[in-house]
Amino acid sequence: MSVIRGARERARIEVTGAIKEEARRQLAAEGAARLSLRAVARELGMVSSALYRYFPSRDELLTALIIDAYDALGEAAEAALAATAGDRSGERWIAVCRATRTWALAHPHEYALLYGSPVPGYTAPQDTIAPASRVGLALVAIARDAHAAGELTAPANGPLPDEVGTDVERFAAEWASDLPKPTLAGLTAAWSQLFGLIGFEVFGHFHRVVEARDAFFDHSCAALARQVGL
Amino acid sequence: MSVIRGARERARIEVTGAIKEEARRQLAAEGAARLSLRAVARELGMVSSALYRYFPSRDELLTALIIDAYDALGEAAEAALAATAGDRSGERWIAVCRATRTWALAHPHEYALLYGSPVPGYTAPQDTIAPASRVGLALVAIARDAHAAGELTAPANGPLPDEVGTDVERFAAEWASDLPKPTLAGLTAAWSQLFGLIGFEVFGHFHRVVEARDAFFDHSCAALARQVGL
DNA sequence: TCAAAAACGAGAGCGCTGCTCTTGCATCGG
DNA sequence: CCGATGCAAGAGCAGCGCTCTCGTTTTTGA
Repeated sequence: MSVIRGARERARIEVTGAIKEEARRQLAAEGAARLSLRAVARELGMVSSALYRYFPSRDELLTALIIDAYDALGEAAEAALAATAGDRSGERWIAVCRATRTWALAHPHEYALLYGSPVPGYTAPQDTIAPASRVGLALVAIARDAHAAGELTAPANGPLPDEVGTDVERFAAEWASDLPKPTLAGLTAAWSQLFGLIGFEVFGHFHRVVEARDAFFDHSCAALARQVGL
Repeated sequence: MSVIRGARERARIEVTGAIKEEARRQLAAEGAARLSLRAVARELGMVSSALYRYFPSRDELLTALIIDAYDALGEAAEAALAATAGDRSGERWIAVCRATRTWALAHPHEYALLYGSPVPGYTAPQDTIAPASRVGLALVAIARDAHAAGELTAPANGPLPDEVGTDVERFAAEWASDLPKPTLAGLTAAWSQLFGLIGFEVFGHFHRVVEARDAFFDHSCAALARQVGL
């Protein structure tokens, strides 16, 4: 499957990579809305119709970029997770949150592609759901390690509604059966709330509201960790 | 200033309204990316160039829609605030959060325009910042009332970093000088986190993760309220 | 009151977009 | 070696935002 059969296939891989690379350049520079197939082709010295041999449509090219971006972000989060193995779980939480935020601030247009408005005619294909889960699973991993070390305190929220318990059980069966249900519910909420914090900063909603962004983010993430029970 | 001088000015107001109305229809149906000046003009039975007499560019038309959307969302939040005057602050918090979420779910494309990826060449003009603050100020109002009633407990977070305190003081001087600084910091975080919860739901990130959306949202909002000290 | 000024709708047109189809050439497999 | 396949190029279609001009209508001010 992954054996390169000949010069043709090798060339195909190379061109596909060059297209993605140039597209990523334009995405980072101008944003998804200004990403143009014709401009990519122009920059690569080919004619626009030739590009359709490699990507059947602009949306498919965008999807490829989305997957790559999810992977890059997931990589950053998992690197922070691995780098803090053994640390206190509160520190690890902050580290993963910080890594996520740092990546988002460094790649705002890619971040917008992942967590901003969905592309109009676009529904997430199967290939994106695994890469999209990596940040969340890194957060879950922290909680699992903390739980194993007995550092996990139960969230002080009210009783968990039954329907939420059902959702959480399905998740637990697939990923983290050892975590208490209220913790998993808190994790899910904290996961989305983390991206609320980051999204507001990247998209400019903190303009003239929060200026000490680093300190505010750390302080708010600490609150999230406490909400989860870390 | 707001006196209608003659038939021409009256017609202008009418046409401007019709354009916004049709544009809002297309925005709600297809999303901002598919909103086309030419299609709006076509639907209104005029030629596309005529539309430029009313809006100097597509971005200006979008900006007008953004302001209207912020106002509609703010109205919904403030209505929930007013409807729960006198209730316990936790109830009021949930009510405002629910109203915000309900509006977002009912107007996903408008919501995406407000809190999704910013439009490429777009920087929020002065006219949008007041309407954009209405939901946040509704949340602040709940905390102020709770504080006045002595129902507010101090957030159990760590000590507030000095830089965050400075931000918060600026905010307090302008809007809510009576609230304790840690509460204001918590409010700001909860404000963004609320839109993290809502955004994940509207943009489909809870697909196959959270199915009991209503219950999960209420439960998570209760946690937010506790984080603020309500 | 009447002419100058301003506002307006229609139309043509520019350069751009995503995408399709056809044509001719290079490469690959039997 | 030859038919099948892969590929780049070009022309072309429909749509887009936006500009400019032109004739008409309304408003304005001396």
